[in-house]
Amino acid sequence: MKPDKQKRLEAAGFKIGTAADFLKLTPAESELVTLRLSLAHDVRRRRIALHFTQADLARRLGSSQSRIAKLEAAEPDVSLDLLFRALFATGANRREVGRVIAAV
Amino acid sequence: MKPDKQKRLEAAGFKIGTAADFLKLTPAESELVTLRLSLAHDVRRRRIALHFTQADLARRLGSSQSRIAKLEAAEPDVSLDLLFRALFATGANRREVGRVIAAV
DNA sequence: TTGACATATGTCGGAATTGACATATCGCTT
DNA sequence: AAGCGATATGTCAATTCCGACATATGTCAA
Repeated sequence: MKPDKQKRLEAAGFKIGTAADFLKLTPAESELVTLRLSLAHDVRRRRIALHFTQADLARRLGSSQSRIAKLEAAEPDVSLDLLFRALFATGANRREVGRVIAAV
Repeated sequence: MKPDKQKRLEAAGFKIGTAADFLKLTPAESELVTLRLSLAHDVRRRRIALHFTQADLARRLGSSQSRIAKLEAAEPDVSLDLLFRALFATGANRREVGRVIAAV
C-alpha cells in the first residue's frame, strides 16, 4: 500500500497492519507465510518472463494447469515442495532462489 | 573429499562424481536434492548451537523426536515444509535461510 | 458477438507426509 | 559393566497434498 493512502486511512480511524499482525501469527509462522508468498510470486514472474503459459509450466513439471494456478495464488494446499520444484523448473538455481527468500 | 585423496583414486582408475552425477539427475532435481541436504544440515547446526535436543525442537515444532531425526538425516519422506518450519523454529529468519540456500 | 486461448475455481480418489509410538543403538559417566 | 540421556530406525493410521478433470471466468482479436 502506498504511504499516502495508508495515512489517509489511518486518519480515518483505520489501523493498517500486515496479514500476520491481523492473524496473530508467531514470528516463525509469519516468516513461513511471507516465504510462500515470495516464492509463489517469483514463479509467476519467471514463468511470464519465459513466455510460458501455466499449462506449459505444468507439462514441464509433470503437473496440471489448475495446480499451477493454485500455486501462483499461494493457496494453502500447495506445498513448499511444489513451489520449489516449480521455481527450479523455470531454470532458477539456488543462488537466485536464495536471493528471493532473503529479500526483505 | 580431499583433493589429494581424489587424485589418488582417479590415478587408480576411479571416476569421482557427485551423487547427482551418479543418479543422472536433471539440473532441477539436483538443485532440489542439494537444497534439502543444506536445509537439513543447517537445522542440526542451529539446534546444537542452541543446546537443544531433538526432543526439545520437536516439542517446539509440535512434532516428535523421531521425525526430527529423520529430518536431520534428510530422509526422503520429510518435506521441505517441515524443514523450513524446523529452521524457523530455531529462530532463523528469511535472510539467514536465504543465505544457506544460496551458498554454493 | 463469437471463437480461441489463458487463467481461476471446485471436486475427487490416490499418493505422500505426518505425529506418535516402540524399540534399537550410541556415547558417556560411574 | 551397568545405567542413562540422546539419537536412530521401523511401523502405522490419519491427515495433507497431489494430478486430473470439469467447468467458469477473463481477454482479446476477428
